[in-house]
Amino acid sequence: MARVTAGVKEATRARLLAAAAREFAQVGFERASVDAISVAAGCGKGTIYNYFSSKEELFLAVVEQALAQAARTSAVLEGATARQRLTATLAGFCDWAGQHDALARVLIRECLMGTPGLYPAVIGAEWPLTAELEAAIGDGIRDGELRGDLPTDLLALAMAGLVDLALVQHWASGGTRPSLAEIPALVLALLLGPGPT
Amino acid sequence: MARVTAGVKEATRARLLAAAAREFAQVGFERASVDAISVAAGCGKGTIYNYFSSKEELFLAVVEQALAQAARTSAVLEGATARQRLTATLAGFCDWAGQHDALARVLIRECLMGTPGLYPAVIGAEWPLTAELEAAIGDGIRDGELRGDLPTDLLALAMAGLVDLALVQHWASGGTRPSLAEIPALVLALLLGPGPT
Amino acid sequence: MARVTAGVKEATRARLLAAAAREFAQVGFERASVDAISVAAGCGKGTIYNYFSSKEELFLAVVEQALAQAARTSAVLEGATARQRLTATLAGFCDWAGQHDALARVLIRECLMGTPGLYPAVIGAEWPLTAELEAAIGDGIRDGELRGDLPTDLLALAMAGLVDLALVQHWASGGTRPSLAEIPALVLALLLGPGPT
Amino acid sequence: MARVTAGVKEATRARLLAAAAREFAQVGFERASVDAISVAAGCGKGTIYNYFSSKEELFLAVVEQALAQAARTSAVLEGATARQRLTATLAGFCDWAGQHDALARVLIRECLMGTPGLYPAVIGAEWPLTAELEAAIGDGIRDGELRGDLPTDLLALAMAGLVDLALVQHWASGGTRPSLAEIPALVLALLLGPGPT
DNA sequence: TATGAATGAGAATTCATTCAT
DNA sequence: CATGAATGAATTCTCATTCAT
Repeated sequence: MARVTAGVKEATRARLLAAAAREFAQVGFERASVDAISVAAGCGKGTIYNYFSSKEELFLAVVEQALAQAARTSAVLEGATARQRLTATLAGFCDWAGQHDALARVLIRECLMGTPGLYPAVIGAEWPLTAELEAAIGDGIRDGELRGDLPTDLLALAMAGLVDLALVQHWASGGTRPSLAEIPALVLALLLGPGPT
Repeated sequence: MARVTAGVKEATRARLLAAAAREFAQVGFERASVDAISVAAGCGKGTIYNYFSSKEELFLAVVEQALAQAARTSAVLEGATARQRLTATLAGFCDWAGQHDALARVLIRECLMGTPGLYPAVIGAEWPLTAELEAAIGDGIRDGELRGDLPTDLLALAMAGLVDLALVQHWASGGTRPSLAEIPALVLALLLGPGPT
Repeated sequence: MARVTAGVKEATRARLLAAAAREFAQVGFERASVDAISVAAGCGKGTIYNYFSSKEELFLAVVEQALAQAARTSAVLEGATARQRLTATLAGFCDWAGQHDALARVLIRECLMGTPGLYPAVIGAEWPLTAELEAAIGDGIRDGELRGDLPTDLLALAMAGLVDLALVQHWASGGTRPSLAEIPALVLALLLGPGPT
Repeated sequence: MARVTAGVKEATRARLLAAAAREFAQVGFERASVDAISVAAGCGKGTIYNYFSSKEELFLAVVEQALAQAARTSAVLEGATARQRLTATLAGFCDWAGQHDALARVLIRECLMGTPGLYPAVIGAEWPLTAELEAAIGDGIRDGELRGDLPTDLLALAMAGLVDLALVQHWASGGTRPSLAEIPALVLALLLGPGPT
């Protein structure tokens, strides 16, 4: 067993994170069972504790990975309007949420909404989505394209929050109301008024 | 202790609901201990089961009471603009949230955000805030006072959702950013544009 | 409430015994609920403790009553053969068992078979059936009608025991195999050989 | 304590079964405490649930083991009369009952007599004693050695039942009336008439 | 390093009994 | 006398964590 190839360890860690994300997403942090995660990951229960010192730390690692993944999704659009860039950013996030259903649910349900004990430990992590939105909004305001009556960060926060709420609705409705594709336009319409047809 | 003088049972029930609201608010539904609630309510563990047949039913009763309380706070304004009525409704809700911190947190954290197992049972309960908002918005749109580019129910939902998010921020920031008093104007500015000064 | 007519108390006691017999018979002593018995008897839970100092004493009272009832059923047959008298006695007992299903089950399942804690307290009570059987058997042996190779009391005990086993089978089979009416002949055939056709 | 050396698990299981048999025998299924069993077995409470998924399943396992043990005790007699074979079978069972007092009591008290909830689950298990008796009786009838006026299975059932009743008497009388050694002859005399001297 | 059996604190819930009214 | 709300010990079962192998 000893001298495990570095890659093997990384693979095991990845399997554990994926299995944990699924479990946490499905039943929440409290109800998630370490045992079930180890089975889903195809390893022994004790192995988990070779990689993560507790269930909570495992959860935090899942969150961290999710945040990193989510941040990597946005494409940069040169020469686009601020609204187009916002649409793209939100669409990217929604896409990611659709493709990584489990991770996204974990993120939104347990972190943003705040499991009491976990909230402080998690909220400190930067929320990359917000930063990106803020940048685009700032540009849009400077160019006079977007409403300038509100602080940039506030608008960005509201935008991110509404996307999260829309995703919760999306999941709660079984994926239909609203659909993932509708969300960006919906949120922007709410906060920035009817967009250019 | 039979043949209890009418109101004694009601008082015990109230003590239980209050203690349960505190406990649920502090640690969430899952982590809340029936035992701790009974201690906080100053009664035996079994007494809880004379009033509620399970932990879940106790939680649902807390939610129901909270919803009823929250709905009772709004004042009716005759001859006011839709925006004024919305402001009053949101302010009433924020007031209530401020005065019943614990209950409000329970409501928002566990219901809106959705503890997986509880969500379906809870979301069915009418959310009186939304209904009230919807009425005012409908009137405002009909009168041409408010933007008519979005469905009434969607706007109401977004409004309620943003208030909840703002409250989460309020609590997370220790009560300062934003303050309770700022929330109604903030939310309305976000969704309806800058208000009349 | 005070100065309750003697008859009323007796009626309450009877209702309690009947309800208790049903409950004990259906679910056994351990699983029987004092609460359910009081409901079935149409009185408050506390009332039971005005009549019986504990669940166990209530059970013992049920048993005592059952024994008394069972003993009262036999008809005396003058000028009959021993076998006819035995048949009549067993049939009387089976009849009683059929008519007082609940009591009979309690008696046989919990007493004869012996709930450990209760057995000693109960077995002391005379089992009237055995005495009656013994008398008839004694006469039959003396007259040379019945087999004389075994002690009277042993034969009586075996007879009573086989009836009990047959009743257990009867109940376990849903009342069909064997039917109540078949039991006396069955038991006598087993112990005394084929009877006169 | 992973990767336990083969037999260690079996040993633990055996200790649990033995402790459970003792506890069940002493106080019956209902009153038996899982906690007490774990203490008696010298292991933690949770360990039981690594081996048996519930108290009921543990009980069923005890019963199964007891049945297996009881069945293993009979010696096969070549060239013996049916009555000799029956005597041997019954003696073997009584021997086993004497040597495994606790198990035997459990079996007879809780299974044959029927704890309401458990009866259906248990009675389905084959009762090896009956099968063996039936075979010997069938041979005896065919050879004209035994009475042919009754169905084989009925006779076997009565035989097993009388042995059980005799054992109950044996235990209730403190082991003296009847003694274990007397039981086989007693039961056979009752059902088959006086044996060959 | 991987394992999974062992652990035991802690969970929700039940229920016979008491006693103030 | 009758009542039924209150009680809290006891129950079965769960599960994150440990550690011998």
